[in-house]
Order: sequence, then C-alpha cells, then structure tokens
Amino acid sequence: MPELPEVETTLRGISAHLINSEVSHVEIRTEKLRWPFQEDMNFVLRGQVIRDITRRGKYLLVRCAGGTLIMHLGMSGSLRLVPPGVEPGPHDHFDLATNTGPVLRLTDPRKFGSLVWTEKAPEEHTLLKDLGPEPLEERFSADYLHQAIQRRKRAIKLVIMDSRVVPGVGNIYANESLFEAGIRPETKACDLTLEQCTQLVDAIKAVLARAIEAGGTTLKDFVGAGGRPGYFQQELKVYGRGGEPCVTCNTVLEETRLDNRTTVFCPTCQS
DNA sequence: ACTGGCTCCTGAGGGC
DNA sequence: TGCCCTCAGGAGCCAG
Repeated sequence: MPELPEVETTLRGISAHLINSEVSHVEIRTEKLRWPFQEDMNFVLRGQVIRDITRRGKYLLVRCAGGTLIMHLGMSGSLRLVPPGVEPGPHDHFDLATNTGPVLRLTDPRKFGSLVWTEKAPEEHTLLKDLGPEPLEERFSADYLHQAIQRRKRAIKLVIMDSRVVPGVGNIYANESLFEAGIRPETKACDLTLEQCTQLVDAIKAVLARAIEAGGTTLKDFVGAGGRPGYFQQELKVYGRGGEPCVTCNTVLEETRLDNRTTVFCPTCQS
C-alpha cells in the first residue's frame, strides 16, 4: 500500500504522540506477518522509552533506548493511534500500548508488512543496509542516478522501484515521476542521458514532495494516523488512468505491464 | 553483478 | 447468488 509519502504522512501523524512515551506492553494477534513474530517481542519492548521515530525509504524506525523497532507496511498496512480499550478489528494484528495513553495499532489485511526488533544500529540491519540515498535528500542527485544505473539494462521504471537505487518509490510514484520527466517507462536504464537523469531526479523529488503535502494517496482506505485520508489521488496524472486522455496533450494513455506491475504512460509526452 | 520468477496473504470486482 | 478469475500501494529470496 504505502509508498514513501504515505509512510512519511504516517510518521508525521504518530511521532509527536509517542516520543518520550514508555511501552507498557504489546499485543500480537496473528502468528506472522511477512515473517513470524520473534517470540520475545513483548519482553524486549516492554518498558522501552521511545526516543524518536524516523523513516528510511518505506521503513519506519521506532528508536528506543535499548534498540529499534523496524516497521514496514507492505502492500496493505496502515498505522493508527487509538485510545486504549478500542476493540480490534479482524486485521488489527499488532498493538503497541504506551503509558501516556495512545495505542499504536497496525492494520494489515494482506499481512505483507513486517515488524523486526534490532538492538544494533538499524542502518546496519540487513533490511536497511543496502538502501540507496533518501530521494528527498541532496545525495540523491542526477550524477548519483546516472552513475548508479549505467550498467542496468532493465526498464528505468523497474530500476527506480529498486530500493537499492531509490528507496521509497513504488508503482504509483514511479509512473507519475516518469510522466513528469517525459521518459517512457520501458526505456533501458543505461540508455538514459545525464540530462534525462536530471529531469527524472527532479520529477521524483517534486512528485514525492507534492504527495507528502497532500497527505499521501488514498486508493482504497489508506488513512493517516489521525484517520484522515490522503488527497494526492486527485493529482495523479497517469496512474489508474489507462485509456483516458493525457492531461497535457489529450492523447489516450497507454497501459502495459512491466514485471507484472501496471504501467501507464503517454505515448506522445514520454519518449 | 544483475535478472527474472516465485512467494507470502486477503479482499474487491468482473464475467458467467 | 455463487464460483472462478485477475488484480492490488511490496520486497525478500533463489537459481541461473
């Protein structure tokens, strides 16, 4: 479900309510999400003071005094703050209760999300150590991208969805960014010029920033931690619009599949 | 070093 | 109404 903007929206919604809280207990209501829960999850988390919550790509990092809870929302996950005592629904798999009141509740129908506790520096964890530079930071530049993709023969769309190259960009924002950059999704990555890399990097940064500003994209039922939906779906120019006219030139948008993911582009604006 | 295919899981929506 | 199919915001893992 969530790509970088939805995870960032979630982070902004929850962090102020949880920082400096102490974890009173956790409740696990399913055997496993992506992986089985580690058995001592309650033991290791109970009593931890939440120092900070940050984001790396699509991962949320709940940084505590004695370690870090690494969370990923998969395709269908979302996090909300609920008052203690609210009855869990069928897909509410995990609660983290705090001594200050709010309960952080993970809902995830498809169970592709993950929750991993680590006591070492999280950036060195297997899940995070190979991630590329944060797309909204300066290190993610045209020079970086041009260098990173020079030996990659796959379609540029697949390469920008590779978290080792750009973490945080999923199917929606890959489609949107390529439209904004005027580049066909199936173009071989190694064929991109430095000029095109500049346009693509600028487009990725701009699209992600606008989406964050709008509170993310709500397709089915994504809601931020405060229960508000995102509004970026109203600004989508190609994703979900195959067969409809291009917002720029009125050409009918083409829909194809790349690596089994729906891909939409304008055959006139993108070359 | 890179690629393609498979996998996990549930729900919604379309066709018959 | 029910059944069966395809598709959905992800990414780790493995063989080649």
